[in-house]
Amino acid sequence: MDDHDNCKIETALEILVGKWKPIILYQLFTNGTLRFSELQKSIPGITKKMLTAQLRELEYHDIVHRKVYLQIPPKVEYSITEYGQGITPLIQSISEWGQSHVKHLAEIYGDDRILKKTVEVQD
Amino acid sequence: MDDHDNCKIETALEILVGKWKPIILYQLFTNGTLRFSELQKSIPGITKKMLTAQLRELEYHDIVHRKVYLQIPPKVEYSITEYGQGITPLIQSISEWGQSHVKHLAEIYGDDRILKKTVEVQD
DNA sequence: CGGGATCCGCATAGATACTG
DNA sequence: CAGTATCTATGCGGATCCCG
Repeated sequence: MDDHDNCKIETALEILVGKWKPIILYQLFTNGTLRFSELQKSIPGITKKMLTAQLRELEYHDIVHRKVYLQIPPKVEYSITEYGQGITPLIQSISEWGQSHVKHLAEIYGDDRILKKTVEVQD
Repeated sequence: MDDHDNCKIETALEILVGKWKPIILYQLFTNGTLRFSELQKSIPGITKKMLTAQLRELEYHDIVHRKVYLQIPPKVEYSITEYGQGITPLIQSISEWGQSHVKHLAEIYGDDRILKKTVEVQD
C-alpha cells in the first residue's frame, strides 16, 4: 500500500457502491441483456430516475453497454461490456469475503438475527 | 453467484464504504496503533462525531480493536484486530483493480484529469 | 481527552407528471 | 417505452456545546 492507495480504493468502490449498483450488475450478469423496463421490473422498489442514473454511471465506467434501437416505441437494451466482464474476479472476491464475514459475525454475536426477524413479526 | 450474493456483497461493502473508512483503515494499517486524537489529526477534515461513528462500525465488525485506559484524562487506542488483518487481500484486490481501472478510463477518455489539475492550480 | 447530545443545512432519493 | 423535469422529503454530515 503506497500513500495514494486510498483514492484508488475509493474509485473502485464508487462503481460497486450506491444502493442499487450491485443488484443491477447481478441482473445483467445473470441475464445477459435486459431492456430498461425488464431491469426495472427485476428490481423492486427502484424508480426510473435512480435506475437511469445508476446505469449512466456504470456506462461511464465502461462496465455497462447501452444499445438504443431507434424506433417507436423506443427500445433500449443494457448489457455488460467486454471490459466489464473483467470485474467478475473482483466481485467474486468481495462476495466470498462477505459470506465468510457474515459467518464470522454470527460466531461472535450469535445467530440471533434470525430470532430478531421472528420478534419483528410478532408485533 | 447464487441468488443472494448481492446482500453479501453489500455486507462486505458496508465495511469499506463511508467517506472515511478507507483512510481510517489505512492509517491504522500503516501506523499500527493510534490514539483517538492522533487518528483525528492524521485525517484532516474529519469531525469527532464522524470518527467515532466510523470507528464504532469497524469495531462492531471486529476489524478494529478499541482499548480504553481508565485514567484521567482518558486515553483510547485503536488498532486492527487479528481478524481484521484478514481483509488485506480484499483491500489489495480492490485497490489493484482500482488502479488498473483508472488507467482504463484514461485510455478511453484521454488523460485530461492531469490537465484539469494544472488548470485548477492556475487560478 | 474522548466522546455524547443536539441542532441545522444540504445533498440525495423518492414521488409525480410530462414528453419524444 | 424510456426516459426527463420538477418538487418534496429525509437522512447524513458538519458545527457547536456539554460532560465524566
